[in-house]
Amino acid sequence: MNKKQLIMEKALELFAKQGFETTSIQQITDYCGISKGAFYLSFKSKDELILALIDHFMQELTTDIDYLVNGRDLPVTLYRFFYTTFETFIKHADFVKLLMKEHTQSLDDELLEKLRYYDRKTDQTILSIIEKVYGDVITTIKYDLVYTVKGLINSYSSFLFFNKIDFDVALISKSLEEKTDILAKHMTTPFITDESLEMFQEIPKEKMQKDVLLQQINSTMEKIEDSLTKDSLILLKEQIGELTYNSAIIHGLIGNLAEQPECKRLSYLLTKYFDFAK
Amino acid sequence: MNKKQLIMEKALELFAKQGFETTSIQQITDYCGISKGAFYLSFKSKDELILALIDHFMQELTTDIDYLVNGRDLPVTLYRFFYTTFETFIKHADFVKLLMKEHTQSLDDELLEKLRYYDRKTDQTILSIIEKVYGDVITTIKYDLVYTVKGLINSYSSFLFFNKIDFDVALISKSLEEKTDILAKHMTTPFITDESLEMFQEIPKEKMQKDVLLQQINSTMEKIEDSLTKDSLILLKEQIGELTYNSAIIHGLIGNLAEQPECKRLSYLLTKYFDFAK
DNA sequence: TGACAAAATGACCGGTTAGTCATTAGTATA
DNA sequence: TATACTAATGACTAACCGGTCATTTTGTCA
Repeated sequence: MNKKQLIMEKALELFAKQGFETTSIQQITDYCGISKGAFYLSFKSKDELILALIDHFMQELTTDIDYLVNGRDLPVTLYRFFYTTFETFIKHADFVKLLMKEHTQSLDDELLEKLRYYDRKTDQTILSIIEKVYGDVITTIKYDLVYTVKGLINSYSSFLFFNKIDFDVALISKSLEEKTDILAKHMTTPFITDESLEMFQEIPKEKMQKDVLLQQINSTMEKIEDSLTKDSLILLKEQIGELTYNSAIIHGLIGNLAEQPECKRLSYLLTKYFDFAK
Repeated sequence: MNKKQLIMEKALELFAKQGFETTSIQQITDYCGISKGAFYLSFKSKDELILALIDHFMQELTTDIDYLVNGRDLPVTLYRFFYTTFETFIKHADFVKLLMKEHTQSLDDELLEKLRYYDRKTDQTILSIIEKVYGDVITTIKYDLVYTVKGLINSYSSFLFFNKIDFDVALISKSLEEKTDILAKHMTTPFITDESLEMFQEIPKEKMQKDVLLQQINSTMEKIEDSLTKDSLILLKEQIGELTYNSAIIHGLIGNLAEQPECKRLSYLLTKYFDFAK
């Protein structure tokens, strides 16, 4: 396994248990079975590891939701939003634990900035879903709905994680969808009005991290039989490493994928990725 | 000013900014303008300071709400609950910031235990309010209401604190009351069922801290004109230091207070305090 | 004023940390 | 096998941590 990946995975485990501050580099390297020096061949500092962890897993966390909202696949529903959210929470339980624990800013301003960035990105995603689901009818209460949804996710997540309950994702999604729906239909007294709008301004998009994308490709590749699709994937994978083809070819290759239902999501991600590259 | 209080106040400021781990004793003592040695005359260790801070401010935070629920003064409403909550949040802004930041974690199990204890206490308080407001009609959905209320408070608090907004406590209370009310009336698909009930079991009551009580007495004393009430207060204050009268006298003195509307809350607290003492 | 005690100080200690770097082990090539 | 190069090591450093305690400052009496 890639050493950088090994360190990130093992470090995340320890961080989730003990937090950033109380976990030493020595502990991490011992846990990885490597030397202290080897750590510094992969990361310039402890801070860089933490930043990398947050970026990597935040992308993992938002990738599915992002596709749900922006990929023109199925109609967006709150149920699907909650379902996907809790599903990815389970998949990346350690990271979610760490986030719930270290709501912090202790280390430095850069980390704080990063967390704020992703927080605002989440706000926007939820807002976008609510607008798509309810249309213009709820303009006066939409910001309140955003913060209610955030509150529900937060509260129920910590409930579930603290009590280590094996839970039914479908049930909780249905339950939270109902709550949001009821509020959307009956709320008349919002608290957050338009003057708070600045918080929901567009924020600069970040480039998708290569490693996240490559991982997505690899996992999709396993499910694929069709040789044309497979070849397209292999070629695209090479192009991620070094872009040599012109964008028409790339576009065509991505088009090949779109024919396979299993690859719809991936074709969306690839389009997004190569849009930045050119 | 009392040195212990000075340290607690200044340390809280630093903790709110930087978190527990990253704030050193040296920093605290520098900020207080005292020597490192002087710190250890007031506290046995850094851990003891943190524990003391949490106990002190958690009592400050829960005192008003506790009176609202258990003192038979006015009927309990969700509006009053939210109002009191946000009011005390403003009053102890630094501590709330610290709590939002240092959600759990690290130092030792004792601290974790303490935070869990207060969290469960909060659960119970909210549950109790919801039961009083809605009666038996909402038995199947009451736990979901508790976690929704917690989620709302959490989400809106961090919204307000992060954006440093000067906000209208009455408006946010009205808004959140409406949300809770709507959900109580329409929710049909709860997620948290009776099997989670163990979490809401009775937890042992803790003794009210003397310093919190004394502070309450002092602040009330300033508002009082009536000499009989004032004398009763002074005598009761002495008795908090050292209990020499028998409980009949104490009971009588507290009775004197109950006649003054400004002292109703205090008489409740004193009753609670001396009930433990005997 | 002087004698005594209480309060306050900060140099110091043992321990741990993030980060460095001279040295060694491993591997590919010829 | 000899050479050249990279990957990996762990002893080491400088800084900082919580906590101690011999010493000094301050306050309070007769």
